[in-house]
Amino acid sequence: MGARPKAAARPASKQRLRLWVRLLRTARAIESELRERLRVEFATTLPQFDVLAALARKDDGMTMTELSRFLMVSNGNVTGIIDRLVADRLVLRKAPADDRRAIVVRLTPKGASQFAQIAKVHEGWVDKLLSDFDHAESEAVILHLDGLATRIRNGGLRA
Amino acid sequence: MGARPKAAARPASKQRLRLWVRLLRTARAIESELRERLRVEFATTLPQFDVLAALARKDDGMTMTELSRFLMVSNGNVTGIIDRLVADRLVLRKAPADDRRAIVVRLTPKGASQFAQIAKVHEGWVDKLLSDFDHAESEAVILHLDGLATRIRNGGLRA
DNA sequence: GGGAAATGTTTTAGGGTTAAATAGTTTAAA
DNA sequence: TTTAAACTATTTAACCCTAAAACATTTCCC
Repeated sequence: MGARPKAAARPASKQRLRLWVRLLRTARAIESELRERLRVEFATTLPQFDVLAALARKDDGMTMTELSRFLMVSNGNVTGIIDRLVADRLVLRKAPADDRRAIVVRLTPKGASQFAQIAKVHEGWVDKLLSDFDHAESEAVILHLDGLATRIRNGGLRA
Repeated sequence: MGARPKAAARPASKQRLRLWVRLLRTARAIESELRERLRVEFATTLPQFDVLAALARKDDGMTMTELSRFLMVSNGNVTGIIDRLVADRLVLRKAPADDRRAIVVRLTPKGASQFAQIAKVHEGWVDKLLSDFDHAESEAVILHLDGLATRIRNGGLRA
């Protein structure tokens, strides 16, 4: 009989759809802003920057498969990104001694210094873009999101 | 002298970078899960589904520019997506009488029924994927994120 | 009329996926 | 031990999505 329910006016499922739309739109807005700045100020791309960032933490380099897993993109995709970075002399491919199937990718000195330079500016951009969030608010959202990505990645298709 | 600061151990800027990484990884995990399911179960793509969703709310159709603005993708991009949808007979292009520059795109009956079918299942997927969030938690994150995308989109490059 | 703005397509370049092809490594059976 | 099968690593090919820039056409408005 009640014309429309008052509390929980929105069913949880609709509310989650709203949440997903917000999440996606926010992430896309930030991402596209960062892409634009990387392009204009450093003539580079977000995926290429992500690869440099991954490699910067591993002095011994990473194999293609390690990179692909860490960045959560397909192996075929990494090949193309590395091709372009190699052409720009920012990374190099090296065959490891112990496994002739694999290829190890490492930063060149040029790649390392270029990454350091961009990373500093990049952190500043993110800081400004998310300046709405103080420490506590960041923590709150992080807690809410934490684990969700992982849970989805290894369970997505089940249940 | 203090070996490491205790409260606010993480500066706000590092915390925001963490927040951004969480946001991006979560959105990507969900998105890739949805893409995969759309591909496997309906042989379609997320951008094409987004176009159908946009058109489903406008019986009179939308112009290419309206679509491009609403979906926040480039105009050149919309051309290709519509080309494929037209090839599948899900939408059709129609020249409006009053403006010979413009093209109006509308759902075909086939497109409308296919959208309705996918939309229902899609909502269920999102509901499951975000089942960690009850109504209150959804609301909390939505409030935190709300307006951020908009604020970034019209102000990103300033200040 | 004529310049400026708007609409849509094409082009160019990069990013992303899956599936198939190659090549090397490991396992285990014969 | 030899040999086949199974598994792992990478690349390639086909397809789609994405943005930016150049272009043609049309409309707007002075």
